[in-house]
Amino acid sequence: MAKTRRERVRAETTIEIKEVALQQMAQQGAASLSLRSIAREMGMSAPALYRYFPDRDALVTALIVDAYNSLADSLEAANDGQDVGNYNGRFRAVAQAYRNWALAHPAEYALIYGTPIPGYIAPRDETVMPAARTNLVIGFILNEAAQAGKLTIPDAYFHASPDLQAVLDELAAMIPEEDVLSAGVLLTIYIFSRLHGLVWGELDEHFAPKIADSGELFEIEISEICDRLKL
Amino acid sequence: MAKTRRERVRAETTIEIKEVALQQMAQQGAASLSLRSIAREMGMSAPALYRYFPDRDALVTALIVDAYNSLADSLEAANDGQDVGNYNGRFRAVAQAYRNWALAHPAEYALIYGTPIPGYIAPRDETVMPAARTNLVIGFILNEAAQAGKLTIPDAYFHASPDLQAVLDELAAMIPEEDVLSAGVLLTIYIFSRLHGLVWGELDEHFAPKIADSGELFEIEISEICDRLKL
DNA sequence: AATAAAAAGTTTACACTGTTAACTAATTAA
DNA sequence: TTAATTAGTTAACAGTGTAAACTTTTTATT
Repeated sequence: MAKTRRERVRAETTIEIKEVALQQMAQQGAASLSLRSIAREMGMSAPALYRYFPDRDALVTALIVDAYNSLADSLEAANDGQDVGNYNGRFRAVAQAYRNWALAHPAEYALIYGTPIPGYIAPRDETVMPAARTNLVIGFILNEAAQAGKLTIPDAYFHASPDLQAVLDELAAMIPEEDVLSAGVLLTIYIFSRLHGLVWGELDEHFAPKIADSGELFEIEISEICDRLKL
Repeated sequence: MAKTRRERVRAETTIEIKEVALQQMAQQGAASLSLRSIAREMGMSAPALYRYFPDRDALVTALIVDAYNSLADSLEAANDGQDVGNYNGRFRAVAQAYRNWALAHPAEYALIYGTPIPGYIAPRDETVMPAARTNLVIGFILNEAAQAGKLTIPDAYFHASPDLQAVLDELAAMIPEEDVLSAGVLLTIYIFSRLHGLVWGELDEHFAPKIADSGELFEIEISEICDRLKL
């Protein structure tokens, strides 16, 4: 049975709230998110928003989930645009897509990886799933390349203690799609953290001015990663 | 001539404001910084704080400058605790000190590298200097090791375009203490960004639960960095 | 020592925030 | 057509940063 008219209009309003929120965040920074301001722009009273989100944090969580999915979509699209066997191409494309998405959606990126909303703490059980999607894109590439002998995992990543090894194995076991090496899990964590450090530094302007503008800073490090992994 | 009584008490009050601010941030998160709350705890009215800081942002900037200096002090102390010629030991010690400081001062770390204060944007001219101190500690180690032939800069870092090369040379020229390789500047940026990505991921809990708790995750990546650099 | 000047601190007020309670208007279901 | 559900309203509370006007305390000068 089709959705009732009421359900439809409710879903539309929910989407509009999020759209206005994103738009305002894009204009005035992620921190400027304000229920009253959203309501004002939508021509309704602020408390009315509480029919759609129990409180501000719930709206933030919804925005974060959307952002994660949007990022994951971008990464997956970049991955799918390359030949499956071209691991180097897939990795480079996904890495670039990661940076591009962050530059195109700085407010959402800050929402995901920063802490721009005072007092907000992300409820892990809601955000883990969509967050994992992004990690998996890179994880699969690296793991598949490793399995195909087209990537060399650095020696240090095989020297985890039994304790850490157990945690890694547990994580690897959670992925049914492939046979995942626990050293590959470690590698994925490190690579992702590395990409994140670069992009965050660029967005938050840790680096000297102009140095990251061109994207060459990012590209060189990607090349170094590929060199190191013989990818 | 000695400072007048008034100047002394003023300096003390200024320090107390910052101390209370840090203490509250440590307890309730960096975002909870509130002038009124600080004033309340100090037993004075909120507008009185404006005699010491022109506005909230100025207080935040002062806290950031202090935090940068505190971090730099820790890194320098770690560096000085090692033999000058022991580049590997110096690098490892400084890297560990970096992580330790971040774990011991999470609110200040978030203040420096995150964006926890709504609407606040750091005035570069005030923060660049103390921020540079931290970068220089690692930069010197890497550069000295490279000059001594005890470190191999990855090939990719020598392939910057003329434009980027110019920016790097400019940066290198700003450091009169040593003969700085432009590829070394690049290396320093990358290494720092990498450390930051790791620590931020640990603090902000990007990784799976428990995975970073022991510090082994960090140590393994430090080892891999040393391996890669033949350090 | 008395007085003028400067600094520090106070209260009051404004505009903003998220959120709750009580109430009304609109839509859907019986 | 009536009853129930949902969506939206206004009013209010507690909190925020900050400006203006005023008072108290400390220092400097006559």
